[in-house]
Amino acid sequence: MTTAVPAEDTRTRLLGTALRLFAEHGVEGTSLQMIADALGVTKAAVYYHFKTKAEITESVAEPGIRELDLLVVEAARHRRRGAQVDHLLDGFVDLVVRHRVLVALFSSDPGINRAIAKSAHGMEGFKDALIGILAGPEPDVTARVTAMVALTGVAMAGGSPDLAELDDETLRHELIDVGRRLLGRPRRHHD
Amino acid sequence: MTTAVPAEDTRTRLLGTALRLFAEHGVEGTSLQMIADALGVTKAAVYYHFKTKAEITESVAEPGIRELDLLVVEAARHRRRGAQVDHLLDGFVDLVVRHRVLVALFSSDPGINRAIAKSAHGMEGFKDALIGILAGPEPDVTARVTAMVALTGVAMAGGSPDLAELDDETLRHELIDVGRRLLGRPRRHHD
DNA sequence: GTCTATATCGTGATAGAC
DNA sequence: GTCTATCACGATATAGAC
Repeated sequence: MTTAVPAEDTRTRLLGTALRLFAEHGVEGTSLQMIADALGVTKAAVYYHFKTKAEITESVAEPGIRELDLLVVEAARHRRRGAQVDHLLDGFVDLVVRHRVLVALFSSDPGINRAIAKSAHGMEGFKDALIGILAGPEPDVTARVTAMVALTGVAMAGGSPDLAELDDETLRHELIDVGRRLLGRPRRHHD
Repeated sequence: MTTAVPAEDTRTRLLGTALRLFAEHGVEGTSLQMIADALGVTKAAVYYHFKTKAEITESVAEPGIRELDLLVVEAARHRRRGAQVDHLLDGFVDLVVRHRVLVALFSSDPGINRAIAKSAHGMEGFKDALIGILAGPEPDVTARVTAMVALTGVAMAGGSPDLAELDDETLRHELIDVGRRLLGRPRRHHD
């Protein structure tokens, strides 16, 4: 019953090379032809696995989206709001740092923003949920603006080539620090 | 000597309609054909005024880039660093708020980022100059990260549709406020 | 100096053979 | 699953009318 290598093998390879090419030439700078060539197949073969190019970019980004999704759920489970914010910020920064390349890539891709807006699975905007946790219930304008600045700032700075030289630990530490300052969370003593 | 209507008239009209269409369908969602049709001319006519589509998007964004450029120069003229930061932050927020639509549009356009990176006229990256002023001379990592988060956060939040409901004055006030908090500038008393 | 007509070529996408 | 057409459309280019 060794049903052999899963049929998804090609699909997975495809996503791998796609990511590599995206990182190298940008999303819009990567054609289906390039992906096909890199895989040694034809464009049409690529189309067998993905109906559209957007579907490829979304699939490449999906692991990150999933993590983010899960993070929001987890964070929301805390009873105290402070713990919610802490959990969310820590997790978000960690996610951004680990997926730096992805973040940089897709922050400048029109398609991905659409995907994030409508969220991964179909449930409406978990981006609102993110902001909701950071800004608190019934937030005033200041809280909302602060939450947005914190979230977008951390993401953009984390993905920026200007900070690419920093190792993960340093970047993570700095981003959490600036995030906590912004959101009014107490300073942490770091070793 | 009424040398008549400048030849740039069409060029200007073109940039106007281009901006309108960009705002409506996004940059990549707007073809040269659409622009040509909206103007009542042919694609080739458009191509006469601009050698490439990228040139159009850059020209549309240029006024903003110029302002930003000027702002950096002005800010750098202050002797005290505090005054430099204040000037830059005020000006930057004002610019973002006034050009909200542009900011939203081009923050997700790969082409514009390239344009900003290499700067308008040819002098290399004034983005570095921006960060340089905010982070100060010989900045440590924390200062650099903070400056980046502040700059990108303000820009993204300012251009975000999520805050589009806010009127200019409110948004400006809130962004300056959060910016000052981040950059460690003293609170201002607002009326 | 401003535009039209027209052609080229790459790209995303589809239909159908193997 | 993969390939061979084949499509429409986009950006880009050139030749030439006015």
